[in-house]
Amino acid sequence: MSQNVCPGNMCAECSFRSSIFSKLNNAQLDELTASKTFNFAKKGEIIAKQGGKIKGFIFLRVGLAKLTRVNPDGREQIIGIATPNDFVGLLSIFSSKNYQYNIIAIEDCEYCCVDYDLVMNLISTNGDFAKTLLEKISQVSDLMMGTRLDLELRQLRGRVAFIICYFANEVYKSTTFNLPISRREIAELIDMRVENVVRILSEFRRDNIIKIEGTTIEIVDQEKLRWIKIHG
Amino acid sequence: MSQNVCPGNMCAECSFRSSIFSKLNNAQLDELTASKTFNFAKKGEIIAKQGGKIKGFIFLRVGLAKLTRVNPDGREQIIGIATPNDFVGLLSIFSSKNYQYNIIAIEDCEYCCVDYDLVMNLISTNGDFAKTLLEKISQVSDLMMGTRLDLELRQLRGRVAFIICYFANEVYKSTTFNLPISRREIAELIDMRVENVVRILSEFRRDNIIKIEGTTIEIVDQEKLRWIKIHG
DNA sequence: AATCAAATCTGATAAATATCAACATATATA
DNA sequence: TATATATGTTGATATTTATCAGATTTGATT
Repeated sequence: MSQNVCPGNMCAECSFRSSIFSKLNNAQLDELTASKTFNFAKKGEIIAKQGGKIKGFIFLRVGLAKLTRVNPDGREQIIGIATPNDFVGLLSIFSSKNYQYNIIAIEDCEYCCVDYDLVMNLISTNGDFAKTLLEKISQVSDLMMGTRLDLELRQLRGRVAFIICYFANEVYKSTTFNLPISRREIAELIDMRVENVVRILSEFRRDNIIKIEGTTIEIVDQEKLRWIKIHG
Repeated sequence: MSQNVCPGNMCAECSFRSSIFSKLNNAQLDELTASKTFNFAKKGEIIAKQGGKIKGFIFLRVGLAKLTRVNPDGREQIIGIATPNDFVGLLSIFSSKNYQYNIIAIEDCEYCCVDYDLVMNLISTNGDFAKTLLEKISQVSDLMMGTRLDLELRQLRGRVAFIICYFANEVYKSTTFNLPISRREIAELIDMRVENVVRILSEFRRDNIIKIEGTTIEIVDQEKLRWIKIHG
């Protein structure tokens, strides 16, 4: 599903304007408006495919997407979750002609795709834009690396607590939220087995740390959850 | 230990010229030559400190350095090894005023330090330079992330095999080499306990996969080691 | 409504890893 | 040289995690 018009249609008024495109002049913004496409992806739909040719820069406007890869053994691994206003696929876009990861919608998504050559041209001709882009890339990859490093030395309970806090604090900014991914996907995201994800979630519920109602999760004991996240 | 002269003294003739600084013109190269400092760090010496103010861009010319961080629990973690011609500290330099990691020499090192403002200025004024830098950053962080992801889903034997292969193939390009880091550091690098590192190395020796003589390691059975690296 | 497939869940057990203790060996320091 | 201190090593044991098996629930499709 894809179409060429975005609400407002002007990149100058887009929320990305203030972050990544703040250093473009009016002419450059017009170029951007003319070249970009505005797209939809339903939950489960693939936005970009690992190994596929990079066509452009993908900016997520609405919804959530997961970044995944199939590792050499054929096991699927989720690298991270992209949230609105994220510049998705940042990590590999300058080092390869092909996507290193899959980008898959886990909620209905709206995203923009900006032509690759146009951005490259902007980098060459607008140094301040290049600088902003460098900062943003650095931020995103730094954050991702930090998250992976944090996760690596936690054990299972700590990892599950971490991911619950992540969705509550970073994504939904609420102690009650709809878990957008399955138990299997949680397992793939924090490197554990489905059975153990289930087990530990049940454990948290039994200990009155969280409530689970269908896909809804409510954090009841924030203190205890944070403690487990750090020490568990 | 630090001094201002580098062998040849001209950045135009430096090995980094061909990678990162290939797009600078002569005037810009002269600026670079004038502003950079050339430094030594003995084994064990700290080149940059986590939390410390970023003064410049660090380029490793000779030797090996480890990138480490102290995680919130106070446990030391090694993120990666920097090899000659690496642009060290890439990940955080554009997203923070402070180093996110320690950079510590694990062999005697020679490195250049290029003034932060100078590089920032070059980015603004030379789009092609900015593009090259983006590519390099993307490459390095992509590689690092890939390595961490690979490591995460291996178990201990596979991780130890991985790190031996890494030093043999990527760093020393020889099946015999002096292990530059201690057992403890290996443990910190691949997220395991010292005892298990020792145990598995002994196991590999007992199974005639490697020979260990002091700090020297020789890979005897490359086939078997690679198998363990992938399937172990 | 009936049926199938996938996801969720629980318990029992096996395998992997961490911890603890003890000692040997090297390396630095007084 | 003697002494302390970190590193390396091995075995026994406890803890954590994965695996296997089976049951229940959920959701989609006919």
